[in-house]
Amino acid sequence: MSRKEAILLAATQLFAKRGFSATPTSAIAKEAGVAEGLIFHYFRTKEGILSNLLNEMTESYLSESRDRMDHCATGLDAIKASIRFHFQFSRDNSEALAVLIRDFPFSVPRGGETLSKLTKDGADRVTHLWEECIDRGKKDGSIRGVPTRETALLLWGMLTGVSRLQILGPIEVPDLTHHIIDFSVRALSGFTEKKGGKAAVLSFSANALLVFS
Amino acid sequence: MSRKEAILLAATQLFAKRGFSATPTSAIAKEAGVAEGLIFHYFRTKEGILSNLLNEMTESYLSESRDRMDHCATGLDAIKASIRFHFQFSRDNSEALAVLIRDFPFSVPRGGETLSKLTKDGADRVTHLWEECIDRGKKDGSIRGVPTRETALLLWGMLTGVSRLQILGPIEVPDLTHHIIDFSVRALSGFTEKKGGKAAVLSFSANALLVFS
Amino acid sequence: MSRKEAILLAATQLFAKRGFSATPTSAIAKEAGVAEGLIFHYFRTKEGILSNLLNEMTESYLSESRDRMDHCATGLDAIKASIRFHFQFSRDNSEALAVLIRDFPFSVPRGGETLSKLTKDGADRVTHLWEECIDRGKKDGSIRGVPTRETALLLWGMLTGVSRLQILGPIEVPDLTHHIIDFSVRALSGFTEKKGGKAAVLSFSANALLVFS
Amino acid sequence: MSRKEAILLAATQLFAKRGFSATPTSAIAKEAGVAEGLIFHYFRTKEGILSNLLNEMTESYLSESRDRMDHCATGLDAIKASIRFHFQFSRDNSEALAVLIRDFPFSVPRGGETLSKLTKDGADRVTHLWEECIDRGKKDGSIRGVPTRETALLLWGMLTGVSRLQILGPIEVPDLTHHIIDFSVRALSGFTEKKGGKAAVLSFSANALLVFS
DNA sequence: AATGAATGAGCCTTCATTCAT
DNA sequence: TATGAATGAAGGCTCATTCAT
Repeated sequence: MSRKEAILLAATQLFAKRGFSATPTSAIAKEAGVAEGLIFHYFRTKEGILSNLLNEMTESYLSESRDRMDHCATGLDAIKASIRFHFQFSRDNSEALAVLIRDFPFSVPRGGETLSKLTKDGADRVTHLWEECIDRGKKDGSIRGVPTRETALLLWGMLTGVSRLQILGPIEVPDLTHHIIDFSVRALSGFTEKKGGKAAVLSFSANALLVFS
Repeated sequence: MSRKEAILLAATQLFAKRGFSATPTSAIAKEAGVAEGLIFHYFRTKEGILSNLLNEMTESYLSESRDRMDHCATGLDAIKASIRFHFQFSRDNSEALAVLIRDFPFSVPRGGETLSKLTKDGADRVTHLWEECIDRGKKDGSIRGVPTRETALLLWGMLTGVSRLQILGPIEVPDLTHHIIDFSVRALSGFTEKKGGKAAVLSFSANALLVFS
Repeated sequence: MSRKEAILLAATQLFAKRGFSATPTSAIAKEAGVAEGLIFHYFRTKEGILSNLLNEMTESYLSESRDRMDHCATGLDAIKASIRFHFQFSRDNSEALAVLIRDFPFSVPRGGETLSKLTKDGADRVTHLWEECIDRGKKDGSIRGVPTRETALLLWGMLTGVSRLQILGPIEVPDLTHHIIDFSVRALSGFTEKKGGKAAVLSFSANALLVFS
Repeated sequence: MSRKEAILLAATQLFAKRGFSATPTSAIAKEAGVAEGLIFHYFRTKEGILSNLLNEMTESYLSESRDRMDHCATGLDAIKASIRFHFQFSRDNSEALAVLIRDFPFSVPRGGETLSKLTKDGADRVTHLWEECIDRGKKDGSIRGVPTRETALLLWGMLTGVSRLQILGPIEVPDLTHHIIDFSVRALSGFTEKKGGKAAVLSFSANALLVFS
């Protein structure tokens, strides 16, 4: 592992545990086993480390996420796969995601130009991904006629909100992957959904009752 | 307005704008028009201000929220009212909520005993509120058989996640109140739902179609 | 007990325990059960409390000390009585003396005019007292021909040094009263000492020999 | 002179003149001609400087003192040498000793663990040294049958008390070295002392008489 | 590439003292 | 006499960043 990588690794762990602004560069240097000056040789500022981390994470999150979506038959399936992936990523890279969720969008003081642009770009690309899924689902009939952008924002907010609870919150939060999938599928699934699943059946019978009452 | 209130007000605005740790007490004093020392006369530490703010907000959020819930006929209605209230509160007190969302649970370095207890208590009470609604809805038939705690956490995560996006996020987020209500109602509503409402009607027709197709 | 006395009492205890400069006036006020402002009503400054305390203590120490000395038959007896009194005073008023020893002569930052004059006067009067004893002893033959001022300073240094060790030092120091008396008597006693005691006998015979040699 | 040494030197001078707690780190930095931050780079706290100073002084005092003692023929000579050394050290390092005497054992607020351990250790080692001399003198007959520990404490108290008077006191105190040596020798010397000196002669003859009486 | 000494601005907090009531 | 809100200067310490080696 190169010294640069050692620094990034140490920074990830410490940012995740204490947060960006509560982590001194001296702590990063010590944890990485390098001199403090080297940090500023590789990354120009402390924010530079964060930029670098966020960049990597965003790329990896987005590309993997897109990968899963591309292998799905319908838009709704893509949504389901994305949710599943999100929480798997959250488990596999919980430290990295903690950084993302803790300090990604906002907590940076005087958000340097670079960093806030990075933030905005990341947000745009993620919501874009969800919008694609939804539009695709609406076309292929797997998703009902929900407003695209609003729903995308809702989903993204839900996932980050729940992950934030899990990773940083003060209470015990179990794995909610399946519940969130069920919840979302019930909320989104369109008319031609053929997959069945308990949810669809239940809805059906519910309304049948209404008809006859 | 007493000087103490002036300090709290100034702190709210500045914490909301810059975040807790990026706001020097000197800035609070200047904004409030008092000597810096007075801050420590009233609140013993900088964290003391935050504790005080969070306490007030949590109490007001919880009591008002419970108030709305108590005037609802069914559990599902209570959920809807709570969601509606959440976003109204978010609009009315956007600065206060920004503090809550930005720094409430987490970003405080070495969260003093008081503060982390406060955080945990707040979290417990909020989730409890949601659990009550859900259980009530399951009893009165307005909510389907979802797991109580998991769903409560999901809802709370969703609301805070979306609010965080709106208040602190780098992208424009419109008012999602109605979409989130629709979304949640579709995901939660039980069989005997009589209230109608657009969502219910839509569901109805959807299934009617299935029957005849 | 008047409020003024309550303040003095509280100050004595706290100064003794923590030292003058480490004791905030707020602590004194709280301990005394009065408002902080009252301290400055009675004594003009924090140093004023100390002045007052030191004044009282010095007066009481000096007048009592002189009292004992006046009832002694010889100068050496007066020395012995003074030493005995010093350690009795030290036991009876250990807190007061702790203040005296800790902060009396020196530790006052920017020693206000009043305070340093007080200090100097106290020192002059104490050494004067010892000098009187010694001169008296030299006249009545109970004390050998030691240099007056030097011996007075030596004795005073010894007493304060040992008390300092006892009261403030990090190690256990037993009561040294009798050892110090013995030590000093051996060092000081003159030829005509009649009181007996091993030391006196030895000295006496010593001179007999001299006469014959 | 390295910057670290410059800091220590400046601190010694200022602590000696004004005392530890009345000396701001900013003053030390200015006096040493370095940035204030550098102080905390080398010593972690302000107390760290003091620890460092006290450590050095204690070591040098103890080792030199022991050195002198080891070259003495008798226990009493060792005592005399130690006293002589104490006041020579006091003259040569009057500033350093001022720090030691002013703030060594006590005046440090909330004496950090390190510091109070240092204090206790120093005290233990010094008294030990004196005890050794006395025991040695009692064995070789140069010191009479005085209680070891009590006498050691007495001597130590006397030396520090007198030095304190000289260095910090409000009155002029001449060099008392020889008087203290005389004083102590008279108080301590044993019967078989052959070295001559007035005191020794007197004691000697004293015993001769006793034999015959 | 790598080190770590050195900087200096800024922060939270303490505290003696004043003053209106 | 008595209160305690209010002040503001000062202090110890942190930390991102620079720079000579």
